[in-house]
Amino acid sequence: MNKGKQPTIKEIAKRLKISTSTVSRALNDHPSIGLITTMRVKKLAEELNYEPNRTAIFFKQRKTFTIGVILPSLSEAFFSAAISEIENFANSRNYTVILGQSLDDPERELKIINTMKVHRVDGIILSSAKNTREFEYIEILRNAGIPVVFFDCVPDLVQINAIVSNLKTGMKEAIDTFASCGHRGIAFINGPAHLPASKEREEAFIDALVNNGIPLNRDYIVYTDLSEKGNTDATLQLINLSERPSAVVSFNDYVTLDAMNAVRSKGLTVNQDIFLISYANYPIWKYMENPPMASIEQLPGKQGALAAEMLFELIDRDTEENADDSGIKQGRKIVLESKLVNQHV
Amino acid sequence: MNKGKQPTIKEIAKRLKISTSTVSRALNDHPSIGLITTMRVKKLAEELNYEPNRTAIFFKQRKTFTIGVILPSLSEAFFSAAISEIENFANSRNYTVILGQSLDDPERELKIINTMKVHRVDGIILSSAKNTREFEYIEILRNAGIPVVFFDCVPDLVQINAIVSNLKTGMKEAIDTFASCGHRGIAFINGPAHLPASKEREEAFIDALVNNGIPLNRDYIVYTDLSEKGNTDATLQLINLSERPSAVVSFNDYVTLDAMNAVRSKGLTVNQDIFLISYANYPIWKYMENPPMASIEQLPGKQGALAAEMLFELIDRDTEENADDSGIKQGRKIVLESKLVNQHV
DNA sequence: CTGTTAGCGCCTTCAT
DNA sequence: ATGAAGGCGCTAACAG
Repeated sequence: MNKGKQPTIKEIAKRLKISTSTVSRALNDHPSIGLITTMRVKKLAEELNYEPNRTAIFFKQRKTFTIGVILPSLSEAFFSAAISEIENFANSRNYTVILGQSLDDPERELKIINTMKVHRVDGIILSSAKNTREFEYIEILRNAGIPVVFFDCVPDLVQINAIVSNLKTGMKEAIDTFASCGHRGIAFINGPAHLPASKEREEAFIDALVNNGIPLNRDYIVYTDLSEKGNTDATLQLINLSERPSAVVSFNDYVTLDAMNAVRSKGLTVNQDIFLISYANYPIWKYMENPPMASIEQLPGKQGALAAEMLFELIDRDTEENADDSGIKQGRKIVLESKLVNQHV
Repeated sequence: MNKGKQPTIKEIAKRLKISTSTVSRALNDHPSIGLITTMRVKKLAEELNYEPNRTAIFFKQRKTFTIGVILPSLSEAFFSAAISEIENFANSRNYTVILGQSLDDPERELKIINTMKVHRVDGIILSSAKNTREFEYIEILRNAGIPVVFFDCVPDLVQINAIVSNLKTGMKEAIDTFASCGHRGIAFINGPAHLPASKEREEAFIDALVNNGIPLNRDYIVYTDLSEKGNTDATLQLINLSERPSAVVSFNDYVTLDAMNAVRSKGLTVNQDIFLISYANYPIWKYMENPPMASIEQLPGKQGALAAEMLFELIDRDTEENADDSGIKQGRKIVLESKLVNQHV
């Protein structure tokens, strides 16, 4: 009937023969408004099916009650787990989440960030694209006054807020496990060398080997750009060595999937000729006949929740417009331990 | 430095000693503004790093240039493919996409719809939660003047816009394939009986059997609520029959995943004791040693693109506020064929 | 071609 | 306890 004609406080004011300010205050439970007036206003609002026009409020308050979440991929199990927790947290604060997927493309990532900036999101949670090397957008967002919290893929910079995973603990557990099963030929398929996450993994790998008294063989560390071909090539590189390793840690479960195909293509058998452990728990394993030995869990849900919590602290601080916007609010990092999870024994 | 103080057209107007309307028009390439003025305005805007305050524009124009997309799950391959195409389409129109996942929970779904309504999205693309039986939200959105396009999981109603998949073509191909391989014991694991998608599949299943001269065995049609347990139980029901079927079509690839585990748990071998075909192509198959025989592709990307196209037509029509908002714009449906895709032979 | 004016819906001083 | 008035940033009649 009344097509699209949403009632406004003006309408309510007119009908009740009072002023719009009174209506506004009544609706917001302002203490200075009489109980009877407040009730009358609320009753009519209910009847008319009144709903405040948020766009007007956003405009007025310079806030959108919206946060942006930018991830390389929405479909990876790791990220969907993080998304769920972020959404839960945001919803509890009556915030809406805008999602964006960079597909690991820096250009796309920048475009998404600009869109979010234009839409005036109140804050951003960001897992950077794997291929991003330039982080000008940090400056852009800082200028726009939009707080950012990184997680998972975090640029190697000091002045940023982030939830970071301690990749070393998990790696140590993985190598210890392999060693205690008698493996001596332990190899590592690492990700792109420029990633902080790769550097940290590699350090941990070497440390753990030393710790177990296993000499480091440089040929046992190979790299992939995380593409299917890269993963396959890296695996074949290991398989084709004269002294083929019997155990392999890889950058993540997706690398392992391709590695398993490569292993099979060479007539070898997983969990017999070669044992595998990788980062990030990928639930599809339970449907595989011959899954990897274990995964190193990185608690994406927890990381997401922590990132959201940190972001809202920053947003709240901004809102309270504390005069001291000096350096205090920059550069906090929370570290989470990674942990080995058995899949198969 | 100038922390947060975004320049406005007012600022530009003042500096250039012209009126704000001129600035506004110049910025929007209004033809009636002199070339020189336009240039001067644009130059200064550039220098000041001016960016229009969208929240003000949204407010003024009663539009948010935002569409909502609500799906049961963001991580299912089917939906992520659809999302990508929807995003592409929306971006080309300078629209932002707000994603929401219902997790097949009607309550969550309703909440998301309300959030989107409050945020005044200009339109919604919706794949309904599997468990939703009440569609009051259609009325709510209609009253709010927000156009909706359904796809994938479409309520069985006349007055809605939707992209629907013709599930029959794929089913026919699947049964034909089984039959031509000599299978006579062909069973079907269907989804919840209340879903239109289940009814259509079942009809097609029966038709296709008849067509191949295979008598229908009622025991060969079982149902699952799509939970892991439901899928497993349904599969075991078939396996435990005195005359175990040799071929099974199932509701979708996720059902098949659980079915495969059930098959193995009984000591049977996929692609030997039992052959499988299911709806929706799930890319992880390529990592399985023993994937199902085939999948029935439903072209999620194409469905998404078509849904977006249809939605924008509705949005544009609303904007042009054609007086004849009679029934014309209600109830259009576009049908897409489903198609068998060989996985393994 | 350009300026003036008004207003979108809401909130918020400042009066009363 | 309530009203009147002004303004957020931008657009769009309506004048010149």
